[in-house]
Amino acid sequence: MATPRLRFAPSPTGYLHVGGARTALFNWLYARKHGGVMLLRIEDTDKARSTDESTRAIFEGLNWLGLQWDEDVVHQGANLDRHRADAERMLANDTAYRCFCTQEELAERRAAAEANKDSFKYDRRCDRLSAADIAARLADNMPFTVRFRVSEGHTSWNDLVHDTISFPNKDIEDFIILRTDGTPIYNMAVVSDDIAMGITLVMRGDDHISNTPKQILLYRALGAELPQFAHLPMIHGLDGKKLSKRHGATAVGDYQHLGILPGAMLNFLALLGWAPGDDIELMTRDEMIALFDTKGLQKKAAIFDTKKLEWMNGQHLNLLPIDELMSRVTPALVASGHVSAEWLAGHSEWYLKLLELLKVRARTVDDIVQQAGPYLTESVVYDPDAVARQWKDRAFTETALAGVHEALSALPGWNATAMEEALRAVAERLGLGDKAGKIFQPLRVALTGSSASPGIFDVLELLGRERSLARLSSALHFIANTTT
RNA sequence: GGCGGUAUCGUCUAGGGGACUAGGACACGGCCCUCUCAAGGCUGGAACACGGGUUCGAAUCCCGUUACCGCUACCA
Repeated sequence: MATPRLRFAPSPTGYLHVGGARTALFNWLYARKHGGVMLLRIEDTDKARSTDESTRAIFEGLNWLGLQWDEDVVHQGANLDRHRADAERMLANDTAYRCFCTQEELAERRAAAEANKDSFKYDRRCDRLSAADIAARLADNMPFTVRFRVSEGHTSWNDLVHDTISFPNKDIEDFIILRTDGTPIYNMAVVSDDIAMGITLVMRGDDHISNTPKQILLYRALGAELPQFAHLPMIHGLDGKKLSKRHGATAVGDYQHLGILPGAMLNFLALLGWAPGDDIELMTRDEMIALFDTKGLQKKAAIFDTKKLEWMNGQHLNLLPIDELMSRVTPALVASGHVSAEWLAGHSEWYLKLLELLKVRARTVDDIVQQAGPYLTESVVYDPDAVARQWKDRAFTETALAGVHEALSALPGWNATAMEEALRAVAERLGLGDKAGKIFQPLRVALTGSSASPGIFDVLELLGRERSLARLSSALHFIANTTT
């Protein structure tokens, strides 16, 4: 079998959408799995809506996801001459004809048909024009479009996800392939490009199912070999409608900025419309390639539920090799303004420990950044809820924290075992028995400002002797000077 | 309206005639672990759209109905 050639062909009219990203992913997985190539084609023939900014966003999104395309990017707009030449070849081999009907006439007839509750279909009147008539109109410089002449019969293909799909040709009108200005219509441009690029498998959203019979007809008229087709289901929002802006974050860039890992995004997207079987859910990129099979492709549209994405991101956060995680977290940490990359590099052992402790209770990179705050700043900000709950009994809190301060200052070293022994002794002394948690919680607030954190001794170690004791003093001071 | 596509827990899905008392995951509830929060383990509730066939036997095959989605442009 020849090398499979696939393409991802977005139009640059917005950001890279999660649906587009998933289409790109499946194309990429198939290509990587079967030793093929995935090309990128920017469909920028709609000048009014296409922007360079969108093109850049598509590149960025794909790069972030690690979906590298092969060969040079194809810009559809650069191939206009070939599109036109292909259409003219069809005119020459009599599979297409000139249509002199104006847009206004067409609109009128369409409106009339609709008023009669009839479905409108071009009546082929220009296909019945005599040669002399055509010559005369051409001599008059009358503008014309080029229409494809749809033959009798039916058009069907064996779709990789839907099996056989068939359309009666009588339901397909003689569609326009070239506008009055000589530019190609979508289906014309796509087929011309797919042939030129040697595409062997067209894998795209199932909103293109109805375009497929038209495209197949064009391949035949051009004498080209048909590619295989695979139509992927759509992605919908929670309300079951096609995913769009009003559903919230739909651009892959949005998720990047929310602290989602590209590996998690890919994994989540892959599971929307594909299942490897055996109840496998968590996969790395390489595992997805190894497991990918069009047999597992789903026919049904999937609903984009970010809850599972977040869970999955938490899983990937823990699966990711720590140095890779570090390279994702460091820029975010620096952006938070609490530290410099240099400082972190100079304290790599400490930084590593911090990450190990935080990653297990974070779901996103942003969670890590937020939780890292207390360890990177000089002073701590008390969470009002935590203060209200954990420092409720002020007298007790004061004696407890003072006792902790005393016990910890007396310690010769600063290690977890010794500290735990000392603090449990304090609890014992205060008559708390084995309920040392009663002093750990107030202590946690004093050290981190929050009632949730890694294990208290890990926090103490991370903060170090000096900062820990200073925070205890500050807490004592805060309590003494606050009236409730 | 016409044409096409789709239909399993709230969501993502396994399932391709008997292994189904329909499995897993997210979310939700409970329990365990525990200094908090997570993570983890155990556990509970929760689905074959409906109606006809075919068959000894149907979530699985066929037909119809319904619902949803897409296309129906000199947009892509």
